[in-house]
Amino acid sequence: MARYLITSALPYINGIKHLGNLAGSMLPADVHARFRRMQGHEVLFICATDEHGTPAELAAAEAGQDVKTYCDEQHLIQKRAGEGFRLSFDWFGRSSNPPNHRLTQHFGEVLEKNGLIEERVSKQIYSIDDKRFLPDRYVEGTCPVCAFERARGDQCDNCGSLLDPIDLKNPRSKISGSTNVEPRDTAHLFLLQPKMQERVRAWIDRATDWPHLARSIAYKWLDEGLIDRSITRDLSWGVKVTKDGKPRKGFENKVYYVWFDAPIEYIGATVEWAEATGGDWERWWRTDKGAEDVTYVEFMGKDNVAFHTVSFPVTIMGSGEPWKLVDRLKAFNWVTWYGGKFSTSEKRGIFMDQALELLPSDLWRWYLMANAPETADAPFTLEHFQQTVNADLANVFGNFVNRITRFAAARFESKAPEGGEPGELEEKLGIELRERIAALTAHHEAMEFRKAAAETRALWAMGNEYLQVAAPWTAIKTDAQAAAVGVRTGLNLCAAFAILATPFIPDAAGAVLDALGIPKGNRNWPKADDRGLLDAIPRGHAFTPPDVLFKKVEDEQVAEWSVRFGGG
RNA sequence: GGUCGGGUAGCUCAGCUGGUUAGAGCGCGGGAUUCAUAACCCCGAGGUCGGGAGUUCAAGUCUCCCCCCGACCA
Repeated sequence: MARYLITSALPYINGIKHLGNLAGSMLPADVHARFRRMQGHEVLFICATDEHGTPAELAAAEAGQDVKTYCDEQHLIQKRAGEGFRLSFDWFGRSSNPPNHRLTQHFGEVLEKNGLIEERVSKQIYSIDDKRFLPDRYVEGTCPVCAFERARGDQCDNCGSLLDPIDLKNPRSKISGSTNVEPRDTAHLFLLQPKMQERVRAWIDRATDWPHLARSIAYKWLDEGLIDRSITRDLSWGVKVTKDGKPRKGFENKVYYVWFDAPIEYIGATVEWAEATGGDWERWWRTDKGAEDVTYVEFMGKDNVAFHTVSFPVTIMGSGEPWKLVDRLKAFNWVTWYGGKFSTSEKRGIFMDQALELLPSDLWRWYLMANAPETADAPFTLEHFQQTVNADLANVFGNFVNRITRFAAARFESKAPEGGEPGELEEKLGIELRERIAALTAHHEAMEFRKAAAETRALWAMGNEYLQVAAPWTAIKTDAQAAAVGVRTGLNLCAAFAILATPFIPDAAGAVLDALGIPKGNRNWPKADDRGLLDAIPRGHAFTPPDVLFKKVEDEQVAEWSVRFGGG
């Protein structure tokens, strides 16, 4: 028994996420959380919506809503989509909720006390008509280098020069188009990251079991040298900046930068969980209060690695307080849509809510994990999806369950047969089963999702091979005892397969186990050396053959979706 | 431009510290079977392991150069 704190990168609030976002953090985190729970470990699985920042404000404006209402609505939409995909969060919080505000303000203040924060004044473009300072990307103007007329505040798309918005000629607001803008002084808090550089490096030196991708990205940043980073913005939607618990002078119209408060919401969401359930959040996050034996596992896309390996640790370590730091980190590449980008505006790709309208979540879960973008970007195509789920789920697993339960129902009165003793064939099967469970368990523990899925599939194929040789439908004509052994073994395989597949396809696995009448308490992850797996169901135990588990995805559906979602 | 990761059968990918005839799934061809969702099972075809040079008794596996792809950073 161990304790696992598992977090998934926080999905941003501006609209429902696509399948690629799902595959890169929330889904693998769920698979791992389910696996660890089934092993009997204590798991706390946390996620939340990341709600602050300019994109949220702009998306709200576009939707004609105030930002609070917009976020309320979008949070619910994302929460429901997560439920639809059976993401088993212990808590799905909101970075806009009070606990995150309190914690973010706490970190801001304690970092300043530790000499890691400095207030500086700089010039920034203020839009008089928009009544706000403009973030770099929302200023447009003429490039001082090449005279390109539509250069962005941070970079010129024409000549590639890196720019400061102040230097643009004829600056204008990208929000309203207004040219009624001017440079104004504004104060911001800067996090003095270089002061933490060596401590962070030493910590990463010790993180030898992180994947290469994560460590190399972290070292890249450290090698280039950390810079002082502004952690406040001139916005109204976000965490207010405080000093000694009161609004900080001169910062009344500013908030913490979204990237500063977002990771803190991992802790904030745990506090939300504790407040809602009576749980003890410090036991998971404070090493002085019980968290020293917690293994903290983070899941994220590769774009998030630097923030999780460097920026957030600077915040945590800089506080000088005994907070839990990440122990294991799993980073993913992207799922692409036919090799290109998913795009809302161009209607390319399938988004979470749409996917659930089309097919049961298990099909998406299976495909996305069996083809997880672990070593490189992985293309999603409807054709490959169809092929994979039809072959793996319908033909190999679904058909296995169907053929053995139907036969047992017809010839053995829907009961696990009595009589007969296992022979050499069952002995061999048992050995292979235990070997494969050991391999599957190791893959799950290593968070190697493609390999875990491949091994799961190999187990199912093994079941079909067994039935082919045992052939109870032939044996029953001459040797009722032998047929009984074959059927009984087949039914036990069904149960074992369903249990082992639960992290990937919880609904279908649950349906099989329910149909077989396997008690909830007997659905734990098996030990690889368990010799009782092939005879676990009590003889004479009655069951109901389940309905066909997976309907096949038809060519016509693929054709239709291809048009609708921009495939091919 | 820099860094990292890739380039292995038609497709998607495994191949740890170099060592017998390079693997899996899908797809394809053939066979067998009928318990089952025309599913399952068996057999087979198919690869000069991006290109070139080098190290070695031996390289997909190490070194160097080059060419593509992707990501991140600039």
